[in-house]
Amino acid sequence: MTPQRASVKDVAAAAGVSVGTVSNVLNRPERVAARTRAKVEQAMEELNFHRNASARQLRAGVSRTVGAIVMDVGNPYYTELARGIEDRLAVDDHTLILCSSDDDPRREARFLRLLAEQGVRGVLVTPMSTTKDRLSALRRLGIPSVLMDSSSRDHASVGVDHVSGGRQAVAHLLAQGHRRILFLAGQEELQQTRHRLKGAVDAIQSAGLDPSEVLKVVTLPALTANDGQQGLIKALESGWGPTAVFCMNDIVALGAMRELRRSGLAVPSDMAVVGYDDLYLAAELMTPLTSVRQPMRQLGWAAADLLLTDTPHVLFEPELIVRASSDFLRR
Amino acid sequence: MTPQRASVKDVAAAAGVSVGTVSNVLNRPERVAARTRAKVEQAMEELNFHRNASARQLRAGVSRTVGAIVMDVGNPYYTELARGIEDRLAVDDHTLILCSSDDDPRREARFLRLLAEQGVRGVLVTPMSTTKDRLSALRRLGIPSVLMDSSSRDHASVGVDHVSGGRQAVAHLLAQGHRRILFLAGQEELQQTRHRLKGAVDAIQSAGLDPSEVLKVVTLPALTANDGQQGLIKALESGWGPTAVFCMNDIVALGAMRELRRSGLAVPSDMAVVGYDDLYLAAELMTPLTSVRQPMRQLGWAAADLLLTDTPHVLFEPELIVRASSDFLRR
DNA sequence: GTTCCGCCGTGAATCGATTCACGGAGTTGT
DNA sequence: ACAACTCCGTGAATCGATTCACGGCGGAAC
Repeated sequence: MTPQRASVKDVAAAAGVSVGTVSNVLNRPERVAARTRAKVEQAMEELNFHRNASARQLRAGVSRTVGAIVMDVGNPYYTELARGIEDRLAVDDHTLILCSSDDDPRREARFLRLLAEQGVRGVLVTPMSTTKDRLSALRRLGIPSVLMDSSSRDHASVGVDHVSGGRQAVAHLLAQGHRRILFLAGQEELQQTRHRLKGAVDAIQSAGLDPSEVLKVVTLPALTANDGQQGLIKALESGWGPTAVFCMNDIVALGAMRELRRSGLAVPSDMAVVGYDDLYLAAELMTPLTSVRQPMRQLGWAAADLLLTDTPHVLFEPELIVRASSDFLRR
Repeated sequence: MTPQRASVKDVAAAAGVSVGTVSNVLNRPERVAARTRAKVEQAMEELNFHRNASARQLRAGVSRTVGAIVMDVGNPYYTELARGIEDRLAVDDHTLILCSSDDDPRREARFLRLLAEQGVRGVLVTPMSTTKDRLSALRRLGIPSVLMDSSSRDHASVGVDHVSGGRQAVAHLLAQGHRRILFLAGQEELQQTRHRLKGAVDAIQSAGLDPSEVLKVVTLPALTANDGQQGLIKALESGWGPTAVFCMNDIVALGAMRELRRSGLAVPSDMAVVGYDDLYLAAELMTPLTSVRQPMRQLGWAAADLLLTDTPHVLFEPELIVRASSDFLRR
C-alpha cells in the first residue's frame, strides 16, 4: 500500500544494487549480468516502478513528446492525420500532444508556448497565415517544426498534390463524356483551391479542349453544405447547363446533391458529382459519392517521420475513388 | 543567436540577481520589489525565456498535464468531448494529452503506462470492459482518474442520462402516433444500450401502453451503416410492420434510411426515423434526421472540472432535436 | 542607542534518471 | 607471475525550477 511512486533509488535499495545499475538495466540491459538484471527487474515489478519522464527529460535535455497543432480536431480529416502521426511516434515510443488551433492565432500562440515549455521534441503544424513567424521563434529555442498539408520550400513540410487531385477528378469527368463542368471552389487565397483549379485546367488542356468553355468556377463563401447548395442554385440559374460538378469537399457535395434531389435532377444521369476528402460518410450516402481521397494517415506518418529521422520533403498523391455519383455503370 | 534555451540561471545572471529572485518573480511577484521585478522581466524577454516544464514538474512533484483516453478520436463525438476537456484545462493552464484506445486493450495499456511515466495530474477515460483494473493500478501511483460517458458509483464519473435519452426519443414517437416502434440496438453489454432501452420502456408505460406490443428490439452486431441497413431489412421481413425506428446512433440511422429509400418507403410518412448523437451530418441529410443530442462539450468540461476541483459526480441531460425524419409538420 | 520587525534578496538543497570516470574481480597471454 | 584486458557495478555530478532558512538593511518603537 504505497501511494507513492517508486524511484530508481527505491528499486536499487530493494534489489541491493546501486542506482547506476538500475539505470543500466533500463537503458543498456546488455551491460548488466543476467542475475543482477533479473533481481532488478523483479524489484521493479514488486514496487510497480514507472520511470519519471520529467527527470528523464530534464537530464537528457530532449523530450519524448511531440506536439501537433491542427486547424480543427472536430474534423475527421485531421484526426486521421493525427492518427498517422501517433502511429509513427509509437514506433519510437514517443507521445503526442494534440492541439486544435480553431483558426485562432491566439489559441495557436498559447499552444506554441505550452509546447515550448514542455520542451517537445518538435512541432507539427497545419499552418495558418500567421504561423511562420512563430515557428521561427521556436526554431531559436532549438525546436524543429514541420508544416503539414502545405508545400513550402523554406520549411520542412509534407503535403498532398492537389494539382494531381484536381486533375484526376476532372479527367475522370471528361472520360465520362462531360463537357460542361462546374467547380464549386473555396476561397482563392487557399493554396488548395489554386492547385486543384490548376489540375482541372491541366486535365482539360490535355484532352485537347478549351478550359474557358469546359470549366466554370463558382467561389463559395464557406465550405459548408448550405453554401454548396446555394452555389449550385446560382450555377443552375445562370443557364449554362453543366452536366457535372466538382466540389471542394464532401460537405459541399452533400449540399449540392441535396439541391439536385430537391429540383428533381438525378445523379449521375442528369448531373455527375465528385467530392474531395472521401469522408467516411461519402460511401454511405444514398448515392455513394465519388471523391478524391487524401492519404491523411500516411501524411501524418510522414510528417512525424520527417521530424524524427530528417527524411526529405514528401508530396503525396491523392487517389480518386469512383462511386455511383459520377459513374453510369455503377448506377 | 542562441540556439540554446535560457534557464533561470541565465536570466539571473543577465538581470544581476540570484536564481531565487527570478523564481520569485515567476511565482510570487508580489514578494519582489517593483524595480527588481522589472529588471528580471526585461531579462526574460530579451533571452526569450521559457520555463522548463520538466524541471518544474520534477521539483513540484505534480504535473500540469492531464491525459484523456477515448475510444476513437476519429469519431467527432469524442473530439467534441476532448474539446470540452481542453477548454476546462485551459482555465488552469493545463495541457491535454489525447489518446485513442481504438477499443484495443493493449493500446489502452500502453497509453496508461505512458501517462503514468509522464506523471500526469490525472486521467480521463471512456472505459471499456477491462479498464477498471488498470485504473486502480494508477490509483496506487497516486494518479486519480475519472470515467467519462459512464455512470459508476465506486469511481468518479461523468455521464449522460441515457435513460432520459431513450425516453425522450420514444415519447416523441408515441406523441406522433406511432404504436409499433423498432429499436436498432447495440450489444446488450453496453451500458448505453440497457439504459436507452429502459428509457424507451418507461416512455411506453407512462403512456399506458404495453412495451411488449409497442417495442421490438433488434440487436446489431456493430454500430455501422451496413449493420443498420441489415437490421432494418430483417425487421421488415418479419412482417411486424413497424412505423418508426429508433436507432442506436446516427450512422445506424443513415443505413436504415438508405434501406428505406431503396425499398421505396418515404420518411417520415411510411416510417419515422430517430437517431442518436446528433452528428454534424444529421442536419445535412436529404431528410434531416431527428436525433438525441448529447452535451459532449459540457461533459468534457465537467470531467476535467471534477479532476481539478473534486466537484461531485455529474449526470447530464441529453436533448432531443426534432427534424423532418420524424415530424410530419416539418416534412 | 539598542532592540525588534518587516522587507528583499540570497544560495544551497532538493526532486529522479542518466552518465561517466573509476575500480575491483576475474581471465588471458607470454 | 605480471601486464593487459574485459566484465560488471559504483556513486558522485548533472539537468533547471522551486523552496526555505538565513541574513542584511532600514525604519520604528522604547
